[in-house]
Amino acid sequence: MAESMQGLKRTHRCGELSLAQEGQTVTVMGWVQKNRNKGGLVFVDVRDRSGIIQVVFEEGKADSALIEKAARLRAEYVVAIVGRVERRSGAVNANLSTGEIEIIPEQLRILSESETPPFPIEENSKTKEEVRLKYRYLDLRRPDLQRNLQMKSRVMTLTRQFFAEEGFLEVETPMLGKTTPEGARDYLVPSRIHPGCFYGLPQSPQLYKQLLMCSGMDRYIQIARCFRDEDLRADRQPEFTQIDMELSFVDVDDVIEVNERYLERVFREVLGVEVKLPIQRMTWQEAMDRFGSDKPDLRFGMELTDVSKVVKDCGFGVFTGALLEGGSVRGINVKGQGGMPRKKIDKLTAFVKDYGAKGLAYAAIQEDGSVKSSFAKFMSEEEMKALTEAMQAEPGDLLLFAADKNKVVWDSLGALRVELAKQLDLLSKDEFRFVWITEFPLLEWSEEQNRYVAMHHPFTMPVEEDLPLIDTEPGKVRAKAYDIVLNGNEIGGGSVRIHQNHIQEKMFEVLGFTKEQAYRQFGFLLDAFKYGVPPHAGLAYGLDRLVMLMAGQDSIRDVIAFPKIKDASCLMTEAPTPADQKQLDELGLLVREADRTAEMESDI
RNA sequence: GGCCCAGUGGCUCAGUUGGUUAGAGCGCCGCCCUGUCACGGCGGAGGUCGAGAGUUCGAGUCUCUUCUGGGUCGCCA
Repeated sequence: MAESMQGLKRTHRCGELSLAQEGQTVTVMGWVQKNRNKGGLVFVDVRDRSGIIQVVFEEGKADSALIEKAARLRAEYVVAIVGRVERRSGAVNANLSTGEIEIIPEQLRILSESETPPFPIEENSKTKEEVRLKYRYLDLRRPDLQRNLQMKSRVMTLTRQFFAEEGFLEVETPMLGKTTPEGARDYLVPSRIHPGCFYGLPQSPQLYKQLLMCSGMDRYIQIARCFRDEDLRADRQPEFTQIDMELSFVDVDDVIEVNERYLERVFREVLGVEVKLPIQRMTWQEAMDRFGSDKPDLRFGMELTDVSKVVKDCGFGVFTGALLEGGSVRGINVKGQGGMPRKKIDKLTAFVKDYGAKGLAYAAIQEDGSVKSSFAKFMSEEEMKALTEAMQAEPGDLLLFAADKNKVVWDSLGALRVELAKQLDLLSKDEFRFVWITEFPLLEWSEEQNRYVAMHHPFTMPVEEDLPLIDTEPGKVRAKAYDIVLNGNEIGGGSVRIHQNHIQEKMFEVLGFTKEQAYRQFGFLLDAFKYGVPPHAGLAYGLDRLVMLMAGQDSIRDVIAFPKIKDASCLMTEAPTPADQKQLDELGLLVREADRTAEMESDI
């Protein structure tokens, strides 16, 4: 039966106790981790978010009623213990921070009993995520998730502190905003007062923060919840948190400079990791050419080599064909993997097919210098020699080639490079390699929409010297956009924004917007820009992704208290659920007849 | 929308070419145990093998459908 805590006040968290409290009477409250009953001697481990303390109920030192009560304790009971901290009379437990001490209790209260939990509350749980997420409140008791959320809290606190010291204002922006069809799919919120009208939940506070610059806020920061109704991934949730900022009267270098100091401080104070400044910078073009990715993982090499020139006249039709169609032939050298079995290479071939590649050509350099290759028969010995030399191949190496349009070659080899690094165990979670990727293309051709779309967003400033190209070769115009990449993950991105009307109008023109369309969607911003707009630029981090990497986790769900699963539903609350007819009626919404029938059946 | 992986007591798993009554560890319940800390000892309960259909004398095992969860491509300005 549950007892009251009246008259008791917690003096310490379990893990805060040490020999410093020896002899003191303390009160701790927490969950029973483990009850080890030796018969007349009962050890109870009590856990809270700080750690575990051992309480010893011993005949002679505690009365028999107290020992009997202790013997009744089961896992996850909530207890209050009043007792004296003593140096352990038994062996020290080196695995516990409180391993040198124990509590000799005077009082035990059972504040709450517990059913046997559906899975053990322990670190490194092997329990399926499906079960853990259904009982997320129990899952969150586990030390690893406790540490992750504590780390996230620490990062958020430091973020606010740092940017406040740098003169940033924290300003909130609306969750109920205007829906913007450009970009990610919005979550819509129906309006009761305006039937048939909808708010859009923010994908990011982008337009508001630019307006705040127009308002003279000068430097803005917000830890902002954002929503995107797109499919989920291990590192993508439909609602997530951005560290969002915008600065006036700045250019690229100013944004980068303050953010480098920010990252340095967070990594030093949270992880004790020194980030070497300045952080390396790389243009988008260089990143693609060397790593086949705009978020290269620099913890290992295996860079791409463009061998188009070497193979342009060779006899292998796959190579020359790709070149004739304006593509390229590139390869990676997998050092020391020349002995990779054919089956494994076939798996890699299947792997790159997901990225649009039609195949993977390989050449394994044998120890005697001869070459075992899928395409040797199409090439002369001289051609093969030139190719292996271009790849700087040595005996024992495995060369893998892709030939296709540039995008396909980059995507497949870029992904293959990372996949091989995983397989060969080249990636350490304790190493943190940052890189700024700069000078992204301004525009990207969309096959689907048959027009250019903004790679970043339509307010991104082009590089001035590229402006003359915007009519003739829009694909070649670079943007003043930058991403901050950590170990192959985009943890943040931003740009300098357009603040001159004529450039903004040009941009809309290239994107195929009429003036009317542009005004309908973004009129409030364009209007604001008529009244004196400072040059401004900004950046936003994905907080969850950043903390995920800092905590060495593979899934963003491990740093979010109540995450959604793959289909964007919540296993614990079962959201989303159908709304009552009454709510729908008030909103003037119709529900599909099939759904209504299904709902009625489930009510019965 | 496509592709891949997994689903067997509360948890994690094993289960051979289809063949008697589906096993183990942990947990749980009971008894014992005074220095344990992955406590120990003895005993016990607990499973329509995710669901449905099919093939077969016989299905946890083979086939099809479907559900659930994970990864990924598309998508994510």
